[in-house]
Amino acid sequence: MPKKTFFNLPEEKRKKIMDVALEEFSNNLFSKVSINKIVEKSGISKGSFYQYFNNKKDLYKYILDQIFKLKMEYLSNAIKGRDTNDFFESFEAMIEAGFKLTLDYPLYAKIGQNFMLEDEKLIAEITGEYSTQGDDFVFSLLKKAQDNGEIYEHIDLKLVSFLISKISLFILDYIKINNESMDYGNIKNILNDFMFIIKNGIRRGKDD
Amino acid sequence: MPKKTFFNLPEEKRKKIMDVALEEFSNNLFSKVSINKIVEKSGISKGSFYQYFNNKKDLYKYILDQIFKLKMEYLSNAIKGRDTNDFFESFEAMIEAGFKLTLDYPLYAKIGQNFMLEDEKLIAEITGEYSTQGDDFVFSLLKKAQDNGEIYEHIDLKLVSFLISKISLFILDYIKINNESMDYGNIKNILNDFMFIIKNGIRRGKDD
Amino acid sequence: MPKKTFFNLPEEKRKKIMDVALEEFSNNLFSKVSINKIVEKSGISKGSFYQYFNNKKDLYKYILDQIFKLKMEYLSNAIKGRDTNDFFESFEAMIEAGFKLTLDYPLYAKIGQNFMLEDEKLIAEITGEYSTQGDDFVFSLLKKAQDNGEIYEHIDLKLVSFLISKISLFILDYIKINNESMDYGNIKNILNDFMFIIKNGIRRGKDD
Amino acid sequence: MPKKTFFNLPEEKRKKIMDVALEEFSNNLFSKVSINKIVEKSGISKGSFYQYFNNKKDLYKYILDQIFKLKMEYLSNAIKGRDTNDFFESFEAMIEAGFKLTLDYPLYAKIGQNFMLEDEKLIAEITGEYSTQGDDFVFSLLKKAQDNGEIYEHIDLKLVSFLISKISLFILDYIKINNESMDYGNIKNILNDFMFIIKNGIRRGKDD
DNA sequence: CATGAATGAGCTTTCATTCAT
DNA sequence: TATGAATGAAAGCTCATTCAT
Repeated sequence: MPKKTFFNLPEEKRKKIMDVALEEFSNNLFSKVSINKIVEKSGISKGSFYQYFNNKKDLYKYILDQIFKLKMEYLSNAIKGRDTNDFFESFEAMIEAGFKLTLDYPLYAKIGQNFMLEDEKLIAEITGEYSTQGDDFVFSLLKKAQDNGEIYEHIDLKLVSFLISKISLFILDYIKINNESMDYGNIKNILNDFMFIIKNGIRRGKDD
Repeated sequence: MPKKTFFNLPEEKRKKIMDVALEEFSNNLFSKVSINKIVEKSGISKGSFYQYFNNKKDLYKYILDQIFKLKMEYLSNAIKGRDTNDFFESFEAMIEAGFKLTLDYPLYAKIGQNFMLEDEKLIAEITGEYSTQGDDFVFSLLKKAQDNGEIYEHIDLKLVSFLISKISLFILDYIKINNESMDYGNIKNILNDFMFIIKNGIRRGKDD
Repeated sequence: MPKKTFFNLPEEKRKKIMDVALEEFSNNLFSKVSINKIVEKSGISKGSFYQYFNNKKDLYKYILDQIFKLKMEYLSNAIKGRDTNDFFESFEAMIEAGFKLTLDYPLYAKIGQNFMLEDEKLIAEITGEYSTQGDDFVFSLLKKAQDNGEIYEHIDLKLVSFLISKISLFILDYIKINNESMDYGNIKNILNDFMFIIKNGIRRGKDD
Repeated sequence: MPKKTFFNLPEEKRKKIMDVALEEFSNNLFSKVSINKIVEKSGISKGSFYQYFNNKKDLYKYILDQIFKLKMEYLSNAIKGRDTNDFFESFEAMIEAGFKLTLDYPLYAKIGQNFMLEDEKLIAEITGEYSTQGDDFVFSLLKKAQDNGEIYEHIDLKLVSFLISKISLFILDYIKINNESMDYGNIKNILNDFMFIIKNGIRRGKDD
């Protein structure tokens, strides 16, 4: 976490630093992000940087933390006040919330993606500090649906849970590979197609 | 390609160098692979390295080339003598072949994965030297199946094709996240589950 | 151009670095000048050097720029307040000014000479950044004199212009080869002899 | 000098090596000539090179020696059977001989030019091994002419001697700078213009 | 709290030369 | 005589981090 000097900074200066940092971390993997560039672009001195943050990793963790928190906020808003009787419905709401985050804060999404490409060691070190409560939640919803007979019994829910948790990344990847646009309508379409396959793939028909 | 001096080397020495290089390239992205470390670990002098290879990229390309050739070999063995009437069946055979390669040469798989995370420029430069016939092939098989009425008409085949092309990565990711074992049986099971969902998800039933 | 960190340095340190650099560049062609040696001799760290200059060429260009500016200063002082009616007279003044520079800053002269021996590419790159008004000026003066009938009509002014432009180098070379002294008086003598030959060689007598 | 192994080589192989070496030394200053390239281009092994020559300098000196000997041959042919009564006439013959050498062996000329651009130390070391009899010869001819009253008494003959000795280089430089052609006719013209200036410049008229 | 000069280990690459075979 | 693998010092350059002010 940043030192307290960082939080004592005037809002504007803090924002400037974070904006630059976000840009750098969204364009480069951790090892390629240059502190030199960050201090230069944000107009602070090298010394100052190290008075705000312990080191590069400190800054990185702080950014990821911010992203994580914002994501939780979006997700909880999406679920709030919604009955979870239909799993897929509420799940789509979550995915949509995720994409809303992506569209609202594109750099966050990029950084999140990049994070998955880091050194395993680095990933392990950082993820170790977060619980994966999100996945558990999805899994429990699926379990309930399976118990109700809505999902084939032989389906491995861990796998579905995994697929679903990766869905945002898949879609982003898909869009990139096919050079499609990132607008909300298109994403919604792809998401629908995606969910159809999964739903149809795991849903137990009336006569099975 | 390496210089001929490299191929003149005694098998053992050549193997030592390649083993070390494979290890380094499986643990680091290109820019982080250190020639210094490679020469140190393999007990050759820095000068020698540059008598064997033109530069770091030369070594990298050589490794990727080896991997590519071996993969082609595995794939062609998998398809050989099999009729492609059932798309999913022959596709599963290909995926299995890929995993056999992964199990036989785990470092190769890792390096192949890492390759996808490199700088776009580097990827473009290197992939430019290979054709990408693979993806088109999968798509054409799916198209035929859809024309035959085996797949829902509204299904976006590009999406299915994308999912399938990523399946190996998905499975590896899944195994890693859940700390499961990499043995052949387990992979086969996950693959089966995966394919069931996709098949079932896109397959048009008799009564639709 | 050097970075601003360089100009923030205490005068003494900056001078030390420049002195060492001048020595190195006066003793070696660009490709043979060693940054290692420069940092070692001037007692700074390698890292520091690259905080002052972008790279070796940056330092080189800076030095040449200093030389160029000083030369312009000397030349403009020589011409200032002089009527240019007699070409040779004002020309000699310029040459003398050049030699004054050489005597005042011998290393500069050496570096200037060395510059002409660099890779054509390097020369082109660097000279591209300066205008070459000097040569044209000499030629136009000669042309005027020829039109006035002071110079044989058949004399190739390009050749004379060339000879004159090289005169400083010739004299330096001559002094070196004959192990003569570089003092002002001697140079003046050689220059006079030189100019006599050229003047007499191209000058049209009253009766021609 | 090369080792005797070099002279034991079959003519053809020796020629191949020398041809390659001449090409390299005509295109690069000494420090930039690469033994690696020479052995590669001439198809011999590195070890062999060092069985023929002691080191790079050994080869360089040998080449310069060859050039020097050939030049002497051309010059003595030019002077042979010519009465030296008119200094300028015989001198022009020598210059022409020099250019004949240049046209017959362009690489030799290039290497000779490059030699003048080397490190002073290197030049000193190598020239130290040759006498400069050529210059003395020119000087003595001039002296005789001056004693006969054909040349102004106050003219510094050392300077004229110097100018004349540099004349080939001047002309080559002039041709290069003005992008003129290297054919014999053009060279002759420039040489004539040059000599006119010098002759006219130093020659004592009847009425002086 | 701010500064920015200083650091030095690290990087990839080149090269003339040696030496065992 | 011929070979070519081995060498290692040296090159230019980058970078996160420290520390005195």
